[in-house]
Parts: sequence; C-alpha cells; structure tokens
Amino acid sequence: MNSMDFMCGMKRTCYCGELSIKDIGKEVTVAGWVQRQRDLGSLIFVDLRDRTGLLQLAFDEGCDKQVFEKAFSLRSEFVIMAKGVVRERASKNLEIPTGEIEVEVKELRLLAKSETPPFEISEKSHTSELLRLKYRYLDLRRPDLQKNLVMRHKISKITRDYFDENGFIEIETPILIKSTPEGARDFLVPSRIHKGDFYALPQSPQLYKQLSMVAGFDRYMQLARCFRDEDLRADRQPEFTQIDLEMSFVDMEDVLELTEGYIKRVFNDALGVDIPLPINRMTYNEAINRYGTDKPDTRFEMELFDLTDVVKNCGFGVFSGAVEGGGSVKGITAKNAFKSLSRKEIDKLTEFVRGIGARGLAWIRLNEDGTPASSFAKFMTQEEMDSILTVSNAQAGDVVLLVADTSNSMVLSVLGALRTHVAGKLDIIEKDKFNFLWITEFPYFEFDKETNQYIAMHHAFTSPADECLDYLESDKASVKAKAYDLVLNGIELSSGSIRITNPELQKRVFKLLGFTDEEAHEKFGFLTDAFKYGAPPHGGIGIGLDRLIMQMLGCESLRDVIAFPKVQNASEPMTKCPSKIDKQQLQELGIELIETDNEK
RNA sequence: GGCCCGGUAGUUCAGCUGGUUAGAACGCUAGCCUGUCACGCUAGAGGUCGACGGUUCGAGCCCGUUCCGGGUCGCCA
Repeated sequence: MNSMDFMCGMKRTCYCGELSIKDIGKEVTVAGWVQRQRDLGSLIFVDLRDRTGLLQLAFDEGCDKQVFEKAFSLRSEFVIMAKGVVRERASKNLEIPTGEIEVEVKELRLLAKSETPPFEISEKSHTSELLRLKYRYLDLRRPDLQKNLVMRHKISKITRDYFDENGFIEIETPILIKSTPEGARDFLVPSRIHKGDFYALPQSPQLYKQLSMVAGFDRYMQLARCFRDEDLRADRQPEFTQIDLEMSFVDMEDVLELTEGYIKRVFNDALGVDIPLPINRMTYNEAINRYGTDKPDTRFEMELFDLTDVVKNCGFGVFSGAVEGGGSVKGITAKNAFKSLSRKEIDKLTEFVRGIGARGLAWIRLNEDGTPASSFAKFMTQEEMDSILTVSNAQAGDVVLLVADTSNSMVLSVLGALRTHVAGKLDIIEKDKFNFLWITEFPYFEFDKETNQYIAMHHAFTSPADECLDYLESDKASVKAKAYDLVLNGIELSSGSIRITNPELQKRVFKLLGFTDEEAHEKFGFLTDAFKYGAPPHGGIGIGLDRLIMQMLGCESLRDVIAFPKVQNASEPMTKCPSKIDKQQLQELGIELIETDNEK
C-alpha cells in the first residue's frame, strides 16, 4: 500500500449535486466519498457522494493506466478527489438528479481509505438505531440525516433573522448557574475552587432573561441550550434547544402575535407551507373537558362526552359507584370502528387504559345494522342504554368507549390518552397537517398530593390574572395564570407567561407557594432585588426548537433532528458518556464517592 | 422505580413441538465482464445465537438472574 495522495495541485471547483446537463464540456474537480464502485472489466463507474448528492465518475480506455488502476482499488467510503470533464451519459439514469451526466476522469487522488463500514451509508439501509448511534459520524453521512441537519440550520437562520428584524437582541446567558431545585432536576457541576459547592446547568435561562429586561434590553432572544436531568422520551432529551424570548412593555396579546408571526414565517420560508393566522385559542378548562388533555391533537375529532348525569342512578355499580364517590363517567365514540376494534382489540385497549391507571374500560359496539353489543348492557335499562347512545352520538358501525372513576381527573387523563391511542390505531390522523392551538387561562396553582400543598403550575414568576388578585389566598383552585402554551398536533411546542414585576405581588405569591421570606430571598433574592430598581412589565415564551424541527420534518423522534443525541438511559453510545472519572479529579473537587451496590 | 417489546454472520432477518453440521438476502474477499447505476456471473471467507446460571440424554428455542436497546407510566415548575 503506497502512501495516500495529497491534495497537491487539486482544488475542488464544485459540489457533486450542482452539475447538470448544462455543464457538459466543463472541466471540474469534485471531492467526496465513494458511494459505490461498479467494475465492468475495462470500464469502471464510481458514484461519488458529497452533501449535495451523487455524481457518477467514469473510467475507461481513454484514461491513464495508473488512474484506471487506482479506480479499480476504490472501495465504499474512500475519500477521493477527481478532476475531469463533464459529458453526457451514453445511458441515462433519470432516477437521480445528476443522472444525465458523468465525469470522465483524468486525474484521481485517493485522500483517505476506509474500512468496510458497519452499515451501508444509504437511506435504504435499515439498521438498528443503537449501531447507528455508535457510529453517528457514519449515520450522519446518510442523505436523510444530512437533509434534517441542513434544515435545522436553515430554521435557526430564519429564526434569528425574524427576531432580528423585529428588534430582538441575542444575548448569551451563562451555562454555569445557581441551582434552584424547583421543578425538574438540575444537572450539577462541582466547583474546584469552592470545594463542596455546585453550579447547575440551566433548565432554561428564565431568570437571566428577566434580568435582561430589567437591564433595559427590551427584546431578548436566544437559541438557548437547556438541560433537565429527567428520564428521556421520544420527544424529550436531557439537553435541548429552546428559542427563548422575552419582551418588555407587552401583554399576552403582543407575545402571541409575535410568536404567530414567527410560526407563519418559519413554515413559509423553510417548508413553503402556509399557516393561517390567527392561531385558534382554547382555554385550559375547555381543552381538558373536550379532549382530556391540555395539549390536544385537533387533527381529528373524537371529543369526550359526559355520561355522569345519565348513569348516576343506573344499576351498573362501576358507573353509579364512581359518581357516588365524587367522580365521573365519560367516554369517546370511535366512528366506523366496528371492524377495526374487535373484541380482541378492545381487550388490548383495556390493558392500555389499565396501564395508565384506569380500573377498566366499558364499551358498546354497534354493528353495521346498529345492533349494540356491550360489556355492561345487562345492568342497564333500555332507556338508559338509549340515552347513552344519544349522548355519545353513536351510529351504526361505531364503537363507544367509556371510563368511570371516583377521580374525575383520572377519567379525563385516561380518555385523553385513549383518544390519541385509538386514533393512531384507526389511522385517522392526517399526517401532513399542522394544527396549531393556543391554550390559555391555565390554573395558577396545582395541588401536589405528595406534599399536600399547592405548587405553581408554571413557575413562581408567572403573573396571576388581574381579576384573580382579590382571592389569591382564599380560593387558590380558581386562580388563573397569565400563561399560555402553543400546541402543535398534540405536542407541547412552547410555553410562556407574563411575569410578576411588582415586588409586593411577588412576595404574596412566594408566601402562597410555601416559601418563607428567608427561603425566597436565598433562592431568588437577586431577581427580587433587581425588581426594586425599576422593572418594566414583561413577558415571554420559550419555543422548543428540536420539537418544532421534528414536527416540521415529520420525524418520530428528536434523535432524528439532533446531531449527537442521547439514548434512553441518558448516555451517548458513541463516546460512552457519562463515565467514571479519576480519583484525582474527584479529590481536586473535594468529592468522595460512596460505593453503592450498583457499582459492584 | 413499574409495565410492554426486542437482542441469532459485518447488516437486516428466518430458525417448526427442544433433536444431525444454525440458514437466507445484502455486504465483504478473489476471479471474469465496455454502459453500469441495488450492474451481472463464478468461487470463497464469515457465528461466544447478548451474558451467567438452571432444567434435560440433548437448549438458539424452556426456566431464573442480569446486561443492552426501544416504547411508555411515574417524573418532566
């Protein structure tokens, strides 16, 4: 094996995908990776790949012997540079954009060899995700991931442009910050200089962006990295990027309007998709009651209905008992689902709802001529069954699914999840639709069963609604927040609020949330102190960039739009982080490890 | 932490009721081939059946434990 060629004397003149029939006769130098070499004896074809596409290189009798032999030895993923003349192909391939032309190679440089890759670099290859992630740099060579990351770049660029045009300034807030153990767990970073002390990584730049308002920047934005030490999901990574915004002298309408303008712009410029404005709004209560969730997927109907009054005195103990116990009986109607939701399938649905906390699932199946079969008809009068069918608006061929529980919120959340699950099974979700929805009028407080006290649903700096200020203390459950979520196709895309800037109100809220003055000052004193020196009214929003891109590209997992993502146990297969560190490093930090059974 | 699914050549998978030497396709190696483009033809190499333990005359298959991956509930102000 001779040493590699150097690039000496060669300079790339164009990308592979840029060439077309218009370039015939042109002398070009291209560079990239060998997708495939096809050796036909005294004729060799090489498909060269760069991030713009594939280009066929041809080696035949016309080319130098040494060049031909070099072409013969090429293998997949070798890195080469080739100089030659663009010519029309003798036989064209209309399947690929450059299929009408090829480059007749005069000079060839082998810049790097490659071992046989562990999987083929192609959109067609189906490879386990773990293997792909171990060799992420190879996985990223695949055209679809390249496309995703190029789109991600494009969307980031549009984002910065839009907010720049609207007078926003990007400010970089610190990554090493003070830990405020509210909500999600913090990632912690030990301090060498202050042994035993820790920084936290930001869950969001919340406090810094508010301080930027106090500092007079008026309109702040940042493509902000955020960190949360919680378990992963397909749509949740421990580190993620947020389009973080904050504005002074605004109310909710201003924030919503600006965000809507952004959504319209980014969908138009990146995808050519028009999002009609204004985006629909729904209050939190309406969403919960109609869809069983505060992030409803409105691409399909199947709304919840309430049978509590109809069945409160019926002979079916599961129903009447739930109502007596202070709960409810509600359901959904799956239209034309008689065939898809067989008895067996309904058994599976029952397992599904049990898995999320329901005691069981009651059902009525109406066959094609409207005859009902039901799990509970024998306990009901004909009249009661008729009323159920009326309220559920069930027709021949429909399937009615009912959930009863002594906890109304359990009934709602189970049906909310069931609704999405069933819609997926019935395949009634229009995949290419983008249904946005604002959710407003969130409750301010949320009752925490574990600690038996009210906690902030959003966060402690969210302003209560003006009309609720009179009964903050006396009727916590009814207090609404000046908070808003933007939902896209059933996924929470962003969340924001108008903040408290009045120090007296902030004090009241801290007190309601169970903070003593000392605790509040210790944790958030730097913010409340700042508000003593003239805080403009302000509010903002954070838009999940990864989730936005994922939805725009129709991907099912965040991992498909993040260059180097983590897997479910929060590790990264390629670098194998997190990892053990030296004793010496620990000593410097003043940390002693307690050996646990897990490590043995 | 709970529940569900998965782990067999480099890759994607098949492997029957537990029974002889674990198969296929693609990839890889070598040879032949002047219009291929998922080139074709011929030959060949390639296996800790995730790991450990058990049941059995006999385990890829059954049982237990465990590791790894995916989904999900809890969790995610």
